[in-house]
Amino acid sequence: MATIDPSLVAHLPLFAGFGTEELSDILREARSVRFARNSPVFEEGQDAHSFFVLLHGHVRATKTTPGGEQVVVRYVAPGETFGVAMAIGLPRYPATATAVDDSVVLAWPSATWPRLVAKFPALATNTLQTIGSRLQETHTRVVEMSTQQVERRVAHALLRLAKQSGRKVEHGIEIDFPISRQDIAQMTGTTLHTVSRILSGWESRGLIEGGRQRIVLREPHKLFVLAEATSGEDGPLERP
Amino acid sequence: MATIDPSLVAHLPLFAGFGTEELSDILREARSVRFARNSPVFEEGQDAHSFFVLLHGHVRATKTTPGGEQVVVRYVAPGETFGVAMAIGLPRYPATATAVDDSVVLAWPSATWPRLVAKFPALATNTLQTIGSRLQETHTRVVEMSTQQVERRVAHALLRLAKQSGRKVEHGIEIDFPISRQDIAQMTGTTLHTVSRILSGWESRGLIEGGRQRIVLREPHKLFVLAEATSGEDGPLERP
DNA sequence: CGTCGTTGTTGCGCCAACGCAAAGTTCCGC
DNA sequence: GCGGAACTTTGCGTTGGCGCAACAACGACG
Repeated sequence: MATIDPSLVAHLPLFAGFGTEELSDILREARSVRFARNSPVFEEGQDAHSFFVLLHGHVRATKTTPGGEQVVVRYVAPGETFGVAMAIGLPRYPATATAVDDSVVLAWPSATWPRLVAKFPALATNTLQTIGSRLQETHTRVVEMSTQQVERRVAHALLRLAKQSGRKVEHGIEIDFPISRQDIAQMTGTTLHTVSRILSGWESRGLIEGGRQRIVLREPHKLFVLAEATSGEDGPLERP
Repeated sequence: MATIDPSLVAHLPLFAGFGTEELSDILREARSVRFARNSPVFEEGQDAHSFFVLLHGHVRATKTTPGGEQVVVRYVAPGETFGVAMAIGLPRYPATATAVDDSVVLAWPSATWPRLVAKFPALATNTLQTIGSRLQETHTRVVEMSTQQVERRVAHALLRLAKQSGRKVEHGIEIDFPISRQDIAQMTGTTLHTVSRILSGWESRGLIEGGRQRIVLREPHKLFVLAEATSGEDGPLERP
């Protein structure tokens, strides 16, 4: 088991304020593991054996309802932590994590967490900040789902994905991992049919460019306007 | 300014694992403040001068959209912390907190947080657990809003309120603070009209008993069945 | 290079829930 | 105890988006 180079992770929020010495200490407990595209990292309900930092690739977290419907909780980008159930006192993972692309993660056995926190209290405060911002984001999502209609929610979702995991390409910004209409539906609380209709509409207006599991934002600014449009206001343009 | 008796708060999750000695130390920094019904404790966007523990009463946290619509983020019950923006690294309150009933809170200046955490690291881990469960609850809410229709969401909301803040009365369980149809609409992402229709229906079926800002659950079990009912019995969409 | 599974598109009918409107009820201050 | 404000109920017309269904396009794999 090769030791991980501290410089790889020194800049991550989780390790803010740590020196190389301490980092090595922490990294000594971790293993790096590779997951192939579409393979599960862990499953909802499993006991939370490890917690993770994503080094490379992308991971999707989903929850499944008793009825079997899936909802995408979030997409994990490189540098982010996930699977921290143990840290927040859950014995089991509350969601399923799947690599949506070939991915590399650092994994710590959950059992090491208490010891690490005892030795490095900053880990707790750093994690607190991370979980805190996730709570904010989730609240924002609740507010959106409560007050906005589907088209605006989808616009927001795309813009967020682009911001988090966008890659500049010739004609705009491409979301740099495979993502289906179904995925977007599960992020925004709608159906793949409705998403497909909306994206088709945007494509014909030149706002985006689609493809199989692929989306390029050609006019992010126009999308943004669409996302922020206050419906109560009298808009200068009516839909043709 | 009277000192607060440690025994009042020793059992709270925030102070789990603390001794009387340490508690006194922490409580020395707090003031207790009373808020009259319908008065604001703090407003969204204000800077986060304090963090709070609710001792008595009930507090509602809401977010307001640019368009002016309000969404209820949560109801705070006695013993819970709120306004912990500072702890999660936010300079400003992300939501408005309003006393929905005459309430008494303990308030610590936010500036004391870093010092308290440095001295008592358990505060950070306790808060991490609290914020973690709130994140879980919010995710559950997202899943519900994504997959269930309004009636079931309202049923879930009432059951949750009853569990958190229900008071046993002669004919069932009464939600023990004033709550309007509008509030419930803002919790479930619907309109007060729809909530009113649903509650009227339930009332005529004997499931609940309503009144101005007042709800009694007469048949919690039937409500529960309603909330959990799997309507679309067939195989849902699965990811292969 | 043909076949098959997966993903995306689109037309159509329908209904849950919204929005508006108006009236009824309860509470509070003066 | 009168008047008005806040809350609730209910009817009615409209509609956004769902569900079904059929098809088309793409990619993988033998």
